[in-house]
Amino acid sequence: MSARNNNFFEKIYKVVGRIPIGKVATYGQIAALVGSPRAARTVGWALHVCTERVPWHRVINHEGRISTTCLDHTADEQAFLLQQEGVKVKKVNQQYWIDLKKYRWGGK
DNA sequence: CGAATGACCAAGC
DNA sequence: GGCTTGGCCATTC
Repeated sequence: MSARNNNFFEKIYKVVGRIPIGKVATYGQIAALVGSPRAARTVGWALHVCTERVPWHRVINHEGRISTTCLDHTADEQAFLLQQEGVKVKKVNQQYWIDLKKYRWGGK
């Protein structure tokens, strides 16, 4: 639990929380916003601890694909949540894809 | 403290 | 144009 109290994770959660509804962001983007553009993996780790108060479902990889390995949530759930927010998610080959060109968060 | 791990990314083949 | 390799950063053992 010590990890979640660190400033890094807090910043990550803060940035993730700033993602507007109907938009998505990539891990690398979040990493850049917290000050470490190469720490995308760390961002993934931060979200892996699965905090309920963070809209982790708006964060996807740079391909626009859902790679969620959350313990209590599945990609199905994430896709459903995104579609509820107006993000179109298309399922291909049992994988969920999002149009980054349309829904990628500008970071503002 | 050194080595391994991970919801990643970019470059190379 | 899809698969493989390496690098990056922070956490964990």
